[in-house]
Amino acid sequence: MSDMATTLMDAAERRLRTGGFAAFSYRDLAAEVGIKSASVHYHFPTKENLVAAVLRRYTGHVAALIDEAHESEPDPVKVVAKMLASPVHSKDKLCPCIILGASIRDMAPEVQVEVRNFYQMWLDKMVAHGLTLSKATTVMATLSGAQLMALVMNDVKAYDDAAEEVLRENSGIAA
Amino acid sequence: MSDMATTLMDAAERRLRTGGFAAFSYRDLAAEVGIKSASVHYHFPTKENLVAAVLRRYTGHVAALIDEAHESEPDPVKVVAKMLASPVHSKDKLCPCIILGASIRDMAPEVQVEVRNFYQMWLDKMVAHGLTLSKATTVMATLSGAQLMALVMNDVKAYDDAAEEVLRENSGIAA
DNA sequence: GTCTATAATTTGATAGAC
DNA sequence: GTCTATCAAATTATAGAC
Repeated sequence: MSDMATTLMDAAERRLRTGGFAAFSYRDLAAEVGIKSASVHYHFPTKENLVAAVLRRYTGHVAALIDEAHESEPDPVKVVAKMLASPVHSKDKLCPCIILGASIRDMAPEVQVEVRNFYQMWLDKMVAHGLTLSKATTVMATLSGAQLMALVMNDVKAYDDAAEEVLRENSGIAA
Repeated sequence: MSDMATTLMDAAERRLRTGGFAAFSYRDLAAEVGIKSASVHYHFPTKENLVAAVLRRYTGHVAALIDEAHESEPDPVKVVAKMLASPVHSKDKLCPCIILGASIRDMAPEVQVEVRNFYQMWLDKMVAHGLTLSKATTVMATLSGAQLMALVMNDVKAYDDAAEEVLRENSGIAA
């Protein structure tokens, strides 16, 4: 992976997490990193290709953070609540898989797969740490929705309230 | 409101609830209802204008359904869980305010207002029926996220699990 | 790897006839 | 109200020089 490819993915990820797939163009990215749009195609042939690569990297990154968090915190519910909090509290950094997930039926198959993989990865992690699939699904749903509400209502408290409730109801239930 | 305006809003709503704002054009709509795209502009000058009108109507419609449901069911948690279930179980009919909410920062201010109004309307209803604002927010977040997860994972069970949990934890808590 | 140049298409929107 | 015709702009993407 070249430096420029990484730089482009960084720029694309930031824009994806702000406004979604339709919120940026190759020209936007090119201008931001100081090259021309034709050159972006050299690194990523299509926009779907670029976005899929960004999501794949993102999922891997989050997976690593989860593993790292579990070194000092065994409870999967606490880990997920804390990890999903950081994008909420740092403005303009929503989870890209929530933004793209909402309009997943308008995405290319290549992108759909990556969005689903993100959620599946997280569910797998929670199940591996003792939650039932049903409980893991509910926890993910609650915190994803809380992130969405916090964004729409422009109020971080919406997330914190939901996270607090999830923690109160589900902490320490892992087998 | 003319018949054609209503027909256009129906078509736009269906497409909005499937793929979001970027998933349809004036030409798409025109073709579907049997007129030309220039004629759509007669009814709705801009696309933002059309989408805002659709959301306004949708919010009013949902508000009426909530009031109707409360005639036989006093518990606001049960009402919201049941109402949000129907779009999930009938494919291709997600709540438009969830889809647009995810990329709200890429929407025109005219549209942003309507998305926020939808959530605010629902929060107000729940508070009016005895929930604290904090609890109402958490319930909405959970069920919105569950709708999102069910869509992404293509599994209605994701919603049902979360709804069941919300009902178990929060039924009958209204003052 | 990056450039210039451009193709091919789509889009939202307007003007003006009927 | 709907049409034809068209505009202006943006977009993804490609070809080929350097």
